[in-house]
Amino acid sequence: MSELADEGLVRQWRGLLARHAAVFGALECELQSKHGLGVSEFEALERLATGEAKCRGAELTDAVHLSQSATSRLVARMEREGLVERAMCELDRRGIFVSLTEEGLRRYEQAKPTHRAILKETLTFDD
Amino acid sequence: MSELADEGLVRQWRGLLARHAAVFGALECELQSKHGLGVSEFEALERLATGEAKCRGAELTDAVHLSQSATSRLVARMEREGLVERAMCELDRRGIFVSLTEEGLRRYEQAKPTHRAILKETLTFDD
DNA sequence: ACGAATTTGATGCAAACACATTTAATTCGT
DNA sequence: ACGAATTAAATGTGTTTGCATCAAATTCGT
Repeated sequence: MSELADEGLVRQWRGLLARHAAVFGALECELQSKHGLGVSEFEALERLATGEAKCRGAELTDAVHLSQSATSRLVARMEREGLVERAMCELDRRGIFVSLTEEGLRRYEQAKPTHRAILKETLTFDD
Repeated sequence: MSELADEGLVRQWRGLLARHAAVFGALECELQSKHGLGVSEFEALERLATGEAKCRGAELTDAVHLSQSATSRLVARMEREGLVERAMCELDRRGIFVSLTEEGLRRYEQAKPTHRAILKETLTFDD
C-alpha cells in the first residue's frame, strides 16, 4: 500500500540529500580555501560566538551534529589552533567549558560574510 | 545590510543540517543493524536497481554524493561483498559498467521496506 | 594522422569519523 | 553514608573520506 506515498518520501529525501551536499560542499570549499576552516569548525565557532560565553561539551556536540568522540577531537584541534580554550568546570569536575579566544572570535567574524554569501548562493527557496 | 535576510538563511541552513542529520543517522543505524548496509551502499543499490541495468562510474558518483575516489572504493567494497559486479566498458575502455548481482538485488529489496519506514518516521512535513 | 590535452577509474596518503572502551566524578538506592 | 549505577570527556582502533596523483584510453587541434 501507499506505493505513491513512498515515492514522495523518496523524492523528498533525495532533495534533502542533494541540497545538503550542494551547500555543505560549497561551504567546505570556500571556508577552507579562504579562512582555513571546515564546516564543523565554523558551526562550533558560531555556537560559541552567539550562545552563552561558556559551553559544555554536550551542547557543542548537539550543535555540530557529530559524535561525542568526534566533537572532543574537534575541540582539541581548535584548541591546538588557538581558536578555543578548554577550562575545567568547577561545579561538575567531569565536565569542561569551551570558550572562544580572541583569535577565535576574530576568525569567526572574518569567515561569517563568506558563510552568508555561500548560503545566499546555494540555498534555494524551496527550502 | 539585510542582517535579517541573513538570519533567515542561517535558520534555513540549520534546519537543513538538523533534518539531514536526523534522517541520515536513523537510516545509517537501522540499515546497518538490520541489513548490514550503509546509507551510501543503499543509495548505490537503489540507483542500480531502478535506473538502467548498467551504470557508469560517474553516474554512480552523482547518485551517492561522494567524491570520485570514495565512490571507487565504495564499488570495490560492494563487489567484495558480492552485491555488484564491475565490467569493462567496450565502447570506452577507460570506463567501467557497474551492475547488480542477484544477491545485490535481493539485499536491496530486503532493505527497501526498512528504508521507507525510516523515511516515514523521520521526514517531517515541513520538507 | 599524430602529439597535446582531457577524461576515466584506481590508489597512496593523511585527516576525520564512529564505535567501543577507559578514567574520573557525580548521582542514586538503600 | 557508602557501594553501584550513571554521566562526561578522552582515547585506542579500524573504517571511510577527500585530495593529489597515476596509468590507460579517448578526444581535440592542427
